[in-house]
Amino acid sequence: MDMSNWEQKNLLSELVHGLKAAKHLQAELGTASSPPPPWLSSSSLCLTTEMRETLLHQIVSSYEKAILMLNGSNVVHSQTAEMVNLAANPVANNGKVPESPTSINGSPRSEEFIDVGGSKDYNLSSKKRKMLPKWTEQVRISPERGLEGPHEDVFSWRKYGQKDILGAKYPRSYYRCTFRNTQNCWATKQVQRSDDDPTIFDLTYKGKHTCSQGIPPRDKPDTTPNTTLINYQNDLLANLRTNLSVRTTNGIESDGFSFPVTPPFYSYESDFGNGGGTFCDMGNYSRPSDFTGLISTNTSTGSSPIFDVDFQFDPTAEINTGLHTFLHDSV
DNA sequence: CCAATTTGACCGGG
DNA sequence: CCCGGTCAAATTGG
Repeated sequence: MDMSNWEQKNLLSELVHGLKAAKHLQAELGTASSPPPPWLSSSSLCLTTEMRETLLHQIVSSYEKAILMLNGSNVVHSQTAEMVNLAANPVANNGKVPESPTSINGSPRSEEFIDVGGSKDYNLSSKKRKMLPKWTEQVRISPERGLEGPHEDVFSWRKYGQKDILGAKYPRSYYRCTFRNTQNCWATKQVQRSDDDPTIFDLTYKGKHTCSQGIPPRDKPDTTPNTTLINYQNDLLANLRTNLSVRTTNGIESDGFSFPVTPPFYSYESDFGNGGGTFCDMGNYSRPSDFTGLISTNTSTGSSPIFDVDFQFDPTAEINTGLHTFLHDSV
């Protein structure tokens, strides 16, 4: 059977979807004060910040799904049906969940609870909770992996409830971010096994993670440098310098890029580079990788161009472990 | 001992 | 009052 081929197709389309959204956003960011590229209809310019956030979410979600697929689960269907903050934005939406994933809707602002360092702001009122962004995915579990649940997830969740739902065969379970108390992170997730196809699970996410998900809190204004971390970074840098080559098919248009976008760590000030290429750091998906590369020298010899890349860690970045795969889309 | 899960109670919206 | 969502005490498990 051609199951793997089918999975690959899904994976590819997911990545393409994410890339398209990324490029859309890239174009938008790049054309803030310059003429629009010809391949963009003028109607898609001048996005609102909500639209940008939606695009960002699509990007992140696509990569998450793609990685889920690589982990053995099958994402059957998903849509970013963002519920909108109706109270604060009553005109933007007539109160219905958009049925088409292509329709872009505003997304709520939920910035006020990201206060990590200081006061513990518990008690998010139920009204405010309702205004958190919400989206769903459907995931099919693969038989050989853990037979219960698609609970392969980037984040760590803590189950806090389970309920029998009215017309449903299977109970619904409720999860919240493990770091709700410690880091004031209000992301939640519901898991509902499908009635008709027990291998399909409906996942409903509510709220974005504001936690650093397992990353030890950054050393405060501590003057003693974290030598372990620095050594590790140097090792990784050396490793990258010796082992990484960037190949392009049509020559490189940009002379620099950065790829701090390792889902689910949103980096709103990320810069996708200015050329035709987009570099995506897949990382090992457990730590944010926040470093940039500068193409300095072209040591290419003929058919397969190879560029020297100088990497530099963002000093505010966390360490990253594992291997990296860099995809270059050169269209 | 500590942290995660279980499970009935509780609560608020419709 | 019903239903879905959350809380929290008890239990489990490492």
